[in-house]
Amino acid sequence: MANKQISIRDVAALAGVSVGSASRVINGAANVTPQVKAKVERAISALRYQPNHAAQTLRSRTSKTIGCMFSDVTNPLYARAFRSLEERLRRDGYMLLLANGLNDPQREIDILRTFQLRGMDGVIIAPGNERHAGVLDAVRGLTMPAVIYDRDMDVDADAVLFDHVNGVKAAIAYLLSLGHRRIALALWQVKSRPVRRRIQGYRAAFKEAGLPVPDLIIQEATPTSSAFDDVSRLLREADPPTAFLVQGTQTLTSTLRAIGKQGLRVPDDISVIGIGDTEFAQTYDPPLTVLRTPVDDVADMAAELLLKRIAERDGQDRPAPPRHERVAYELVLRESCGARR
Amino acid sequence: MANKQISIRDVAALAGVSVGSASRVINGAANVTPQVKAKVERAISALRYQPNHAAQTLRSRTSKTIGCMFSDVTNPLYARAFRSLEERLRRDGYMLLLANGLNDPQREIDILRTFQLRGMDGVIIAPGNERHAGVLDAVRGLTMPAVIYDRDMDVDADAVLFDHVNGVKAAIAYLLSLGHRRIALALWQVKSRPVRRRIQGYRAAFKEAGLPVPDLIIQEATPTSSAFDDVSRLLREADPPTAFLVQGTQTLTSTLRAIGKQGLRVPDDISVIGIGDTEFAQTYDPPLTVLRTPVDDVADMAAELLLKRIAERDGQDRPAPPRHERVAYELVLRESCGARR
DNA sequence: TTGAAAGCGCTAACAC
DNA sequence: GTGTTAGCGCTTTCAA
Repeated sequence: MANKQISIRDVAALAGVSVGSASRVINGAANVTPQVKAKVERAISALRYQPNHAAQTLRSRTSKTIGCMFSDVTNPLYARAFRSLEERLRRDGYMLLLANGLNDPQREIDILRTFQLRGMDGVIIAPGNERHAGVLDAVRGLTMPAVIYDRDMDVDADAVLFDHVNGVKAAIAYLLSLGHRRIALALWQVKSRPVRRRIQGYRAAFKEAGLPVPDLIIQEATPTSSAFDDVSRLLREADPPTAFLVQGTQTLTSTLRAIGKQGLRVPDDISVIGIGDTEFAQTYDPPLTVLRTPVDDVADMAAELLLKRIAERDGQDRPAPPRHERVAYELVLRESCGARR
Repeated sequence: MANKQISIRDVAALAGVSVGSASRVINGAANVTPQVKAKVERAISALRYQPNHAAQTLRSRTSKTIGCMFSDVTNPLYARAFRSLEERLRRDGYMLLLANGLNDPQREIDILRTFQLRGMDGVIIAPGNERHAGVLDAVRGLTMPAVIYDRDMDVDADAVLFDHVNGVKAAIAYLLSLGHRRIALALWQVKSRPVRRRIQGYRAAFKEAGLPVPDLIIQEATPTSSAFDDVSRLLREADPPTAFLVQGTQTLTSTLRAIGKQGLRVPDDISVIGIGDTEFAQTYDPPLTVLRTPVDDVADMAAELLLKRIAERDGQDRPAPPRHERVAYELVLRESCGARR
């Protein structure tokens, strides 16, 4: 609890130089003589001087802060994305403001407004409500560089996108090649890009194989509710699925449990592919074949895009057009798929 | 990309009042006539005025920002804690700066310094290196209210603490009551409070029962490495454990897999209790008995403690002594424990 | 290269 | 209840 904050003036006074010189040393400006530099640095450490961030921000118009909005860090995929982002952005001296949108449009709008209000240097956002007019307006109202994280939004901003369509197509094609036709797709109810695109890929895979698209898409009510019941019901029907492509850890767990409870075995009776690779998928018995979604790579790209934009911001006559980076899934073959019996 | 930022002066001018009045309206001060209030509000929306956060912070000396440092949000327990914190603190208008310490002392020190530098209104922190002199100094150097999240640190700050000792004691007592004596405890290598306290509880449980403490504590090298090998080895020894108390989702998964590979069954051959309740534990077959760690409650308490401190900060002659809140585990009985055969 | 000085936009103290 | 004004601490011209 310091009595009074030590300001740059105190530093300048003790060092016997002007405030301007002190500032130059602090900001590592080029034109400073070694003597002045040494004196100022001595004063800084003697006084334990700490620059006031708010004043720096006010004056320099950069806060060295990036706003991140994901639907929910509790989702391990977003947690990992956040960690990767932090890792990269830290190196350039940025701190991250994190906010969970929780798929609530009003909340997302509030968060975006707050990012704007607080003068973030940039934002990386994955709004759950990408088609919502208010959310779109809020995103368009952003005056700092933004990177859209795996969302289809009609805005003038950079984006990083998973190639869900081709990923899912590859998985379905693989299952088709094993003789499966009754292939179920288990997703969340939330209608954001990943879900829409995966459905698109699912349909396309059958169509391209000249096969009818089965009516086997399961969409849970919420990300947290269990797919257990839906899967159980499906398995008891006349013409049950022989293979499942399943999104998310929780949906996957529920699905596997439902399969087990029906007395069915993986991969002998039912083939299963998970979307997203996890410790769980790797250590399950049998180890699960998955579509790996390279979250870290995508997060890195998002950070790079943003950093580039921030760097370009000054001294550009016209901003460069939006950049969109696409990243492919990877089908990791393990032991949860077999030929149709 | 506004040409020029609209300032409170523009608002005041358009409303035909002074900047002071405009400021009062913006900050919801009491002494403003409805007429003035209306005029200012009209001007604000006409100009789409947005107050400059840096200037507000500089002047008012509050940033409405809370710093959070956890070891890793990738750990679902911390992710949930973060979400609860955000939920509560949002209501009071705070945004959260999140940083992962990753159990690296230097990194933790840097983060704490940054929080200090950036003038957080408060911090909630769980340093991985609670005994590290540098980290301790950094925490002591904090001039804003702080809440320590489940760490034993010799600092003058509020804290929220899980009662690991009694929780683990209860679980071991339960297993002892089922006739088990060879009870293994699987933990992480990291030597932070939760691990230390759990070991303490484990030992105490045996001592209080008048039994020798078995040499059955497994500590993995890192949180991400697998306990699979250690558990497998233990199970092949002459006098193998008949029960496991296991921390964390990943360690738990590995342990269960190792048990399965040895041809042993839960709960018939081996009893298992997890620490921390998860979807996985609930949906596993059989559903797992767990020690529930009420993360949300603890996070809520942390937020309340912090908010209280912040409120007290002004107008207190002497600060109130540190408050420490303790929260008990809860033993949730499911189907993974049986009598020793 | 350095110093002096002008604000960045706002709040809070004070005067009216 | 409202207006005036002095800074908060810093960066950034501009002169020297």
